[in-house]
This record gives sequence, structure tokens and C-alpha cells, in this order.
Amino acid sequence: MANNEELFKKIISHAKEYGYIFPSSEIYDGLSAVYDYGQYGVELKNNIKNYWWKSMVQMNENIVGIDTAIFMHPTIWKASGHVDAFNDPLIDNKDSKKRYRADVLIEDHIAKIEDKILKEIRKASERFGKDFDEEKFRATHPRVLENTEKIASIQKRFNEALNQNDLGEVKKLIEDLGIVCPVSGTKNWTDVRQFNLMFSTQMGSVSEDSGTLFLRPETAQGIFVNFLNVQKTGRMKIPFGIAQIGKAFRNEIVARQFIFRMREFEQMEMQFFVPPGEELTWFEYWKEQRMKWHLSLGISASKYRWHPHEKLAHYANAAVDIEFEFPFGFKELEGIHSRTDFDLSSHEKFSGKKLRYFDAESNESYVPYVVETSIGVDRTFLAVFSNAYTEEILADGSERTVLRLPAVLAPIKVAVLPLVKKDGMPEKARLIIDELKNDFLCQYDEKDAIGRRYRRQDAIGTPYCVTIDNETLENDTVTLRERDSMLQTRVSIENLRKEISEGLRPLRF
RNA sequence: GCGGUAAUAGCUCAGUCGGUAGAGCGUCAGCUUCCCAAGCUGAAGGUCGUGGGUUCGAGACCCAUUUACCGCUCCA
Repeated sequence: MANNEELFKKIISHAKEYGYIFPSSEIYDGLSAVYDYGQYGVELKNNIKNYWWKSMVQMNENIVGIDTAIFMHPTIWKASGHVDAFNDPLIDNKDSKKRYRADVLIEDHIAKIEDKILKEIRKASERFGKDFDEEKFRATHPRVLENTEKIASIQKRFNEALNQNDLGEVKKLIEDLGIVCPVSGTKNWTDVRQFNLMFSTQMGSVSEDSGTLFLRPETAQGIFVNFLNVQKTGRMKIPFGIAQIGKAFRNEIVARQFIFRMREFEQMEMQFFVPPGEELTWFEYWKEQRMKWHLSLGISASKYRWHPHEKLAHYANAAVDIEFEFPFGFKELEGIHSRTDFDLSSHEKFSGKKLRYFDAESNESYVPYVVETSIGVDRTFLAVFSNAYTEEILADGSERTVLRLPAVLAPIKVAVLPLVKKDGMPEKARLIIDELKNDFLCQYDEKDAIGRRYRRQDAIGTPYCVTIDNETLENDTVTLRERDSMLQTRVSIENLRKEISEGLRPLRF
């Protein structure tokens, strides 16, 4: 584990040192959990997005893409459940320094009272044997009645406090109930504070007439609210999907682990609309498709695993994560959720607009069910990057740090290197770059010994180096050096583009 | 958000008892070099995270703050 921590630190500093990721606002001491992508980082990130987009929109006739605004009507977040579901009231115990969710503390307390009732029931059931009537017992036994009423009154008080956003009352409830911290055993509580996962901002230039908006915490809602627009203008027939790549914002309590959990991040989501009753079949289909996509990058299958959700979110009837083995352990990379008709139905309710699909074949109209695939761009970046980082010892005992990025995702595809900086080799190299730069992002380097230049390209993950030597000047052939194997082959300049293209082709899936 | 640790050149780090800042690597310029980093010469690069304080004098001591890491806490 200590080794992995070391490795993770090295990966982070490599990312910075080689222009992949910089801490945001670094010259002003940085901004917590916000990062900028550098000159190579942006290429890798764009390549990841492009690779995903093609796999969805280009490879599937029935999937189209959209790009919706980050600002959306505030009611959307009521409809989606984000306003209610993501306001966690938090409270700290001053002695143990432990933090709890206030609602969980109260629910635990209720559960304890519930236990007492169950104990009475068990005792009575043993006493009366098979004549025992639980319903009647619950309705008549004085102590059980008393506890049942207690639970009801706690729940009522708690719900009222939450509905009125009265956090003082929540704290008072905890104090009145005599709830103690399970660790310190004391009642020395801080005030209850609301933690809202969504960032808010003001629309309108004058503060008095401005309305509060949220920065979207997920891109999915932009798809749902455009369901009809896309379906009608694209003449889409169910089943069909809408894909989107875009930024989302969440006010995480603790945002750590580099770019794994950032406050501003980017998602690649696809919502697939299906007839009611077929959602679990499609859920299985997309599970399989998405795993194939990951494996097509050539990363070892052992780095991935499934994580089925036991506790489902308010909108889902099936959910599974694809987890990746990051240097800090297996963590969620992508989620595949069967979201039912929750979102579209909810938007029907809140907007008053019908969000239905008329199926001409079956002659019926229904609210489609949705299967979602949702993957983090930044997490995929981190997965690919951390998996690629390799320190190896070569046969001659020397060390090499190489980014074994999937070639299709590598920022620079080809480095063109004159073996020496004379005899017309630099000029020849420039001509070759002109040949290649339409198809591949190229880099020219003539500084330092050739070996050092190879290592520099290894460090940024360039899959191919083309080297111009004396022979090149005689017969128009160059050496093509492959990053991972370090093997060189002699290739004629006119075949270069073809050779490189083949090496950049991803595995089919 | 709480507790602990840390912050010196692009990177990794040294800096003695408090006396005006150093190395290696990297970068840049030039030389050399026909294929896998560490040949040669030269140069640039630091108000020591930031703000206060103690002191004749602070990179070092004290306080605050920011950021990162570790442990809690939270995570649709």
C-alpha cells in the first residue's frame, strides 16, 4: 500500500512535470480540488472524448449527440430530485470530532425504539404461542403503543423541521432525544449545517432582479428535457439514445485524490430510451457494450470489475458500476443505471408537458424507460494515465520512464527526429512533418543525443518516433521506432502514413 | 469541516548555533555525436507558499492563513 501511495505521488508529479495536469490558479496558491489540463493533457482528454463520442454516435445509427447549456431552469432540479435528495444536514460531535448526518442520527434513534417494540412482540409471541395476534398486540399493549407514538411524533417533528429548512429545530430534536455520539458518548454537538451538493449562481446582471440558478450537477437532465426536441426533429424511433459530453459541478465535502474527485468535472453520458418492460434487457446490453469499450483500449481486464448497487438511488431499478483499479484501489469509473421512467415522468409533472412516445406499430403511447451509461472523463483520464505510467529497467541496467498510453489516445502521435542537426537532415525532417501533420499531431526535436530524445517522447507517451539518417538522404527511408518495444523498423517515407495509421487503430469491439 | 504532517530553482532535495541561498537533474545557447537518458563549454532561473510578529539580523523561532498529503466524515 505504501508503494502504491508512492506510485500515485509519482504519477501526479509526472502529470505536472510533463504538461498534462497543473493545479488550478497555481501562482495564487491554487484552488482546492480544481485542476487545469496542460498542453498534452488537453490532447489526451480530447482524444478520450472523441473515442467515446465515435463509439456512441458514429458507431450506432440510433444514437445522436447534443450539447446542452450548463444553466438550466431551476425547476429541473426539483423535478430530478437533486434539490431534495442532496441536501444533507450535517452535525459534528465536538468531543470525538466525528461528523454525522443529522437525519441518520435520528433514524438510528428511531431504529432503537423500533427494536424495543420488536422485543416486546417477541416476548409476547413466546408467551402466547400460536394464538398470538401481532396486530392486536401492537394496537393494545401500552408500552408498545407508547413507543409507536413516540416514533410517530419524532418523525413528524423531523419532517416538519426539514420541510421548513429549520436546522435549529433539527439540532433541538437531537438534544431533546438525548442522542449521544456513539464514539465519545457525549451530547456536545455543533449546530446542524446544511450541505448542498449543487453550486448556485445568479442569473441577471442586477442582483435585485436576479434569480438563483444551479450549475448542473449532472449532464443527464439536459438530455431529458430535450427528449421530445430530439425525438421529433431527428425522427428518432424507440429504442434510441442521446449522448452528451459536458461539464458538471458538485460541491463535494472532501474532494481529494487528484482529479478523481473534483468540484468541476466532465461527464460522458448516454441516455437510451426504451419501451417499458424492456429496460432490463437493454440494461444488460449496455453493461456488456460498455465493458467492451473499456477493454478495447487494451488495458488489462484484471483492472476492471463490476460493482452492483445494493441500495438503489431514488430513480433506479437496476444499477451497476464499472470500477477501475486506480493506484489507490478499485473505484467507480462508470455507472450503468436503469433509470425507469422516473425522469421523464417527473418532468411531465413539473413542466405540465407531455413527454411521451407514440409507437405506431403497437399503436400505443407511453413514457419511455431510460437506461443510462455515465462515465467520468477525468476519471477515465486518470485510469488511462495511471495505468500507462511505467518505470522500467532495461537490459543494460538503465532506467526508463514511459507512458504506455493506448496509441489512439496519445497526445503526440509521431516525433520526427533528425539523427544529427546537419547534412540537410533537419530540412528533410520538416518535409516529413509536412507530409504527416494533416493526419497526426507531430513534434519536431533536434536537441540532444538521439537516445535522450527518445526518452523525452517516452515520458509523454508518443507511440512513434521517425528518425532521419544518412540512408534517408540516399533512398528516402527512415527508421520507425515503437515506444513500448523500442524496436525499430526501416520504412520508406511514402509508407509512413499507412504504417502509423495501422498502429493507431484501436481494437475492434 | 476536524486532527496530524509538509511547503526552499521547472523537478528531487541540502541549508550547521538565527548572520543576506546551494547541489544534482532538467531547461536554453553553442560544440561533439549515425540510433536509446547522465560527452564538452557557457547561460538563464529563488523577495525560501503568503501575511504578520520576535530579533541589530529570520529560509530557520512564534502566530495566522493558503495549498497538498495522511487519518476521520461525506459521496446520486
